[in-house]
Amino acid sequence: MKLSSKARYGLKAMCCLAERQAYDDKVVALSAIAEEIGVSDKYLEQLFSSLKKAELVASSRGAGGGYVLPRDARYISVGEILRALEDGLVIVECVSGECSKQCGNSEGCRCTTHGVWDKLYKTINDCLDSMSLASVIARE
Amino acid sequence: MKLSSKARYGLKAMCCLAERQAYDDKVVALSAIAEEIGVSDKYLEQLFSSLKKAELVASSRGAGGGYVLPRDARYISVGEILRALEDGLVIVECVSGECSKQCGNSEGCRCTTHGVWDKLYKTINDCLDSMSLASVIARE
DNA sequence: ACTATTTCCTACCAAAATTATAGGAATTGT
DNA sequence: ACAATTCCTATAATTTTGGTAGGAAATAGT
Repeated sequence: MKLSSKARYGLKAMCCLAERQAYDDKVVALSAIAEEIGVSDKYLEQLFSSLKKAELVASSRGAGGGYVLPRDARYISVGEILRALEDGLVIVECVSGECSKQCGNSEGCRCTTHGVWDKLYKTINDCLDSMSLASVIARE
Repeated sequence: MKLSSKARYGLKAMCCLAERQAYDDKVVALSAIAEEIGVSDKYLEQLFSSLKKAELVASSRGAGGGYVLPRDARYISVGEILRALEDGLVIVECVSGECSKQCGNSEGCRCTTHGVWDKLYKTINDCLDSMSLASVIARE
C-alpha cells in the first residue's frame, strides 16, 4: 500500500504552484515547477493532465501561458488532489463499487473483511479531506 | 495506493482460521484454509510464513499439524496483520524512517508535504489497530 | 506572417513490484 | 515406513509504475 510517485510529486507540485501564486498572482509555467521539485517537464505534464481533468488547476496555453489554481488554496483539499492522481484512492475493489470478483459475494457484500476495507477507505478519505492545500503550505 | 492481494487474502485467511478455531479448538491445516478462501496452498504458505514471523500464528509440523492463533482473536488487531503482510504499511519512505532521497531534505524533514504523510500514516494505523480479529469475524 | 513559448495528446519502453507456481527438505503422528 | 504437513528457496509470468519521446495546437510578441 505505497503511495505512488505520481501522488508524491503531484502534491508537491500543487504546493509549489500555490506558493508561487501567493507570492505573485501570475500564471506559472510548468517548467518552473518541474525544475523546483526535480522532475522532468514531460513527466509533470502527465500529472497536470490528471489535475486539470479534475479541475484542480486551470491553464492557459501559448507563450507566457501556464497554470493557476482555479480557486483559493483554502478550498482545495489534499484528498481531492490525491484522488485525482491515484485513481480515486481505491484501496481494494470491494470498496466504492460493485464487489464482484474480489469478494466472491457481490450482493450486499457480506464477505468477512468488507467492513474493514470500508472503514479504512472512509478513514483515509476523511483524513485527507480535512487538510487543505493552504494548511499544508502553512505547515499547520 | 492499492492494498496488495497478500493483505486481502492474508486477512481473509486469518478470519477463516479464527472462525474455525472458535468452532473446534484444533489446529487447522493450511490446505483447508486455502480451499475455503480460494487460493493455492503454495501461495498461502508464503503468507503464513510472514504471519508466523510476526507471531500472529503458531504452527505444528508433521502429520496432523497445522496452524493456530497464538492468542485470543480479541487481542490480535487488523493492523498487526496487515503490517506483517504489507511491509509495515509504509505509505511513503518519508514516514517512519529517515527522509533522505524522497524528500531531498533529511534532517528534521521540513519538506512541504511531510506533515501530510505523517498524519495519514498515523490515521491509517490507528484505524486498523482499533479493529480486532474477533470484531471482524463478528462483523461489528 | 513568423517565431518562440507553452500546453496538450498519444504512444511507447524499461524497470520494478506483484502474483503465483514449483520442487523438494524437514518434521511428526500413526 | 509412510503419509501428511509445515518450511524454505528459486523462478516464471503478469501487471504496474515511472519515465521518455515526438509532435500537434494555441498564443503572445515582434
